[in-house]
Amino acid sequence: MRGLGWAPVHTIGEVLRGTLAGQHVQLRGWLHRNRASGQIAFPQLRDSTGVIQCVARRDSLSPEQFDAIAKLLPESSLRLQGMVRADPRAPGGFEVAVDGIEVVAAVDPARPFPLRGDEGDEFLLDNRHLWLRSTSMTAALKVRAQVFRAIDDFFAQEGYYEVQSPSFVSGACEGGSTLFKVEYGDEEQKEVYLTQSWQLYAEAMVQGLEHIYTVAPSFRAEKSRTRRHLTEFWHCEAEAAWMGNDGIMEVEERLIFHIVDWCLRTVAPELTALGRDLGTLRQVRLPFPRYRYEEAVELAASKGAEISMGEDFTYAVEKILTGDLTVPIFITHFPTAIKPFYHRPDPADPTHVLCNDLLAPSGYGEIVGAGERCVTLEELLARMQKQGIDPAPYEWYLDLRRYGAVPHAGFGMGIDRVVAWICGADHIKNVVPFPRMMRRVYP
RNA sequence: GCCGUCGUAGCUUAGCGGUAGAGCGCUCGGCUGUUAACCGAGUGGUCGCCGGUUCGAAUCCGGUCGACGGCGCCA
Repeated sequence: MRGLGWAPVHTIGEVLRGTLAGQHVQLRGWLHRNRASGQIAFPQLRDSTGVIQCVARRDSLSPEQFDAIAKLLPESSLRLQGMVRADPRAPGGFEVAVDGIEVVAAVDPARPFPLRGDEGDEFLLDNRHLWLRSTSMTAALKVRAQVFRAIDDFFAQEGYYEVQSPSFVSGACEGGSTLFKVEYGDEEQKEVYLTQSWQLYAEAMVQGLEHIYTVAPSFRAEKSRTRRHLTEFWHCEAEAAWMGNDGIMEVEERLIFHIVDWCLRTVAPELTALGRDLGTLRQVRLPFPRYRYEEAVELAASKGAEISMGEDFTYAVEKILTGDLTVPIFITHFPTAIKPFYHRPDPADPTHVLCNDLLAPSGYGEIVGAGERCVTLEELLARMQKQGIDPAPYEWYLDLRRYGAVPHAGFGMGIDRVVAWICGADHIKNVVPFPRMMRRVYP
């Protein structure tokens, strides 16, 4: 550049912070928008930290360089350098007066970048690989990254071991119709399934490590077409020995609080950019309200929901129950009949199980499902028999009860749903880079 | 699986029985401070597919495929 070499590389975020005013910097990124007239051009440059307006004048560049920048199409990559200066006319308050550019890869005018942001859902999903560079997607993915980091930070602090469980599983553990079958190529084991939960494996590992967690994908073949379902979702699951339903609820709410607090401290600008009201999010405080199943049914009914005792909560009821809330709520002690076999019946009232669901506010749905597990072999077999489940494939699971099983509890949290709630997203797919849904596996 | 809505240029869409229109994009030209820049010209569509009704179908009817949204179920 004018024989002086390139200036030191900086990020756009650093420039927008204002401390570089008056300095000569090099920026690298993608052309976000471009406006040009015969003598002056305003290329907006984007990198992972932000977007900044640059000013290119014909008299500050060689004719070749000016023409190159003036004709460059959006999403071309380039590096440029120039003087940083404050200017009230620039969006963001700072701009770069360009004195040198190098086009890295120019977009072909025969195939201009197809996205601007006002396209329809289908088109944006078909072009997901390109839409991911939009400011809204990158903001959501930055929040998502911090949620994952907060989870690891929380469990490290709590002394939990991270453990990995298999994704290929042999048995249908709950609701066989929602399992994905996979060809497995062995004569004796031709078919296996993709995991829906690590839980049964966790119950084995917890007898050795006592406090464990995992962050892994789970798969559900439900034909769900809703704003909160994916066929492949990220599951944060934890299991703890010597812990009951009350104890695990405290872990759940502290985890959720930690995640929210962490996000408020690390990605507040991104949340604001996504339109999230931070004041509402700041209202998340411990402890979360707890309702026994019957109380929750009555509360929902008093708000006008149609539900009768003994029924499970439908989404329509959940929406009424949580629509006017700003914090998550627990529902505990569900009727035994409507919960899976591994939940432990309450010794004080065996018609209910020691379990809890955590519902996110504003209709984001159930974000955590949890409970205390059956401890004795007799209890477990009785529950399986009552639900018509063949114990044969669960022999190893039953074994766990034969060798010193201790009281234990665990939970599964839908990370994508948590991110969707924190971001205030309209749809869970808006916070997942390549969402997998029943009718969408491309790109 | 069920219910709903929708498939017209690269995108967003108008037209809803009589030879297919616009905005954006892209190309060319103009413009020395633009903010979804502007001005002028150009480019671009066998109206998802199959069949039926009709003198005539993007338009009406039947089917089919696809997409999106919602429900049941779940995290």
